[in-house]
Amino acid sequence: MALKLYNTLARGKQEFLPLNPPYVGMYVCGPTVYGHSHLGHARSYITYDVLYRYLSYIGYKVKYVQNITDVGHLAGDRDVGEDKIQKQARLEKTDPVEIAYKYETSYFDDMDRLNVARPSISCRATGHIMEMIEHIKGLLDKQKAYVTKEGNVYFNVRSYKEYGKLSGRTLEEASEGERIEVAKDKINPEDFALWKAAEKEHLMQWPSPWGMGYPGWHIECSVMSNKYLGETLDIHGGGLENSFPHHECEIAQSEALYDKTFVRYFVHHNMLTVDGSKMGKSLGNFIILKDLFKKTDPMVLRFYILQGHYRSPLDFTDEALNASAAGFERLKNSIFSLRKTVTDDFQNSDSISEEDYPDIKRVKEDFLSAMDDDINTPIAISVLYELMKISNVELSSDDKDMNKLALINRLATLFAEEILGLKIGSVRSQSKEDELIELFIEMRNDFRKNKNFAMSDKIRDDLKGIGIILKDGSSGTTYSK
RNA sequence: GGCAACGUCGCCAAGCGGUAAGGCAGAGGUCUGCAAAAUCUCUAUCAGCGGUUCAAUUCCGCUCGUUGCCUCCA
Repeated sequence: MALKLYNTLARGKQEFLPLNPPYVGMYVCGPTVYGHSHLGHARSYITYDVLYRYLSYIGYKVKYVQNITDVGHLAGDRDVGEDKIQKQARLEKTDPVEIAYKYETSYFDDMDRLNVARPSISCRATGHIMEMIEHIKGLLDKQKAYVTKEGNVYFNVRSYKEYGKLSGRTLEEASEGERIEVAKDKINPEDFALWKAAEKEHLMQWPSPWGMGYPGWHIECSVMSNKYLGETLDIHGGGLENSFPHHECEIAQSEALYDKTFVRYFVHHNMLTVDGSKMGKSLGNFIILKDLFKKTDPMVLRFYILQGHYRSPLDFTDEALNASAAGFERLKNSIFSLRKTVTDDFQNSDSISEEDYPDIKRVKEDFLSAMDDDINTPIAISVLYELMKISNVELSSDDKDMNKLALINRLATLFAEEILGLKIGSVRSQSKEDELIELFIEMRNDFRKNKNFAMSDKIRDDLKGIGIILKDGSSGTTYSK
């Protein structure tokens, strides 16, 4: 059994073999920090978080690098539009650097709530201007780029014969789509900017051998991934919409300089739509995570996202989210009941083996082979439900096998929390409130024993009134808040 | 206009050559003082039309529909 990933470069699934096992270098396109994170960010970073967790689980030492784009880029190479960060700074009447820092903090705050592990290295574009300049100089030395009299530096796409190998586009196709006027100083329309000369009023600009300016919009990923992971990355992840031109240009400018394979496995996740159409500020269906979290548990969102495969388009609707919330609630309750029964004595008994329980063994194999198959989380989750079904049956048995339950508990924790990153919570962290509820349950059960159902129902109804649901099982009363 | 992807039960969503996982919702049974929970059982031939094949949801073609990329975007 081995992990297979869909490699965009190969247009198919391939067994994952890192260059220098057990080390894995993984680079994922990070956010441009000019606004609060939205649903699309959640899908993206949850996807790579699970990949990261799974790679770690199967024994790899993963160095996970993610950039923070804090240089506001123009709309492409074409001198139109405005620097996004600068624009936001103008709107908020503050400094671009302050904007970048504010939204970077906001981003990590949202990711923390989604239980997305921090990358090993988070690097900012503005901290690597020197390296970018060096990279560009290298490309100029190799005649892969040229400087124009306006002070712009462009990559000469025709000098790199493999351009298009990721997206499958030819140069002709790439330029046919041009709908916006091409910058006048390019030799060929498909050439892209490595360095742009800055107007005086442009707030973020740096000195360079070609005058004051700022980096082009692809260069940071090539430069920072090289700095922290070397010339060849095992995995590069990002959104499908970035495969062309962003990733295509990254490959070109990296391979042209180093003459080495830039990326072994290019992983792209699909887009998220809202109510059937692309999420966009102008479309009025733009969902900011901070707003969503006011009414939705971040773990429900995480669960919802993982119920779809990362390479399929995912449509976000309230109805579907609610269905996931109900399903996740049931899963959590099952795990709670399990944890309540499995005592501390059994918690850490590693001697119990799934070899003794064929049904559990099969579930474990199914879960791992789902993950091995291009991180198929929807199937992994369905296997988790199977595991909880086995657990529930065992829990309601008169003659519980505590070893089996402990084993199930261990696997449930491994699958749900460690690999899928779904925080379930602990029954052990009892608050005063929980102790009080337990007290009421004891009182009520005394009433029930004495057939005083008027009182026992009153307790149950009153607790329900404040949102606490009691459930009488064969092994005692449980509750959910 | 060019290039892709997708269309599977009421809803969400896997599978992608050998006659359809799972979740939500729904129906019925068991358990229970009742309720809830849990559990058991039940509910689809895969947009349409052709073709390839012993065999197609799974491959090919066409049609219809939806979405995305080609311009910053996760």
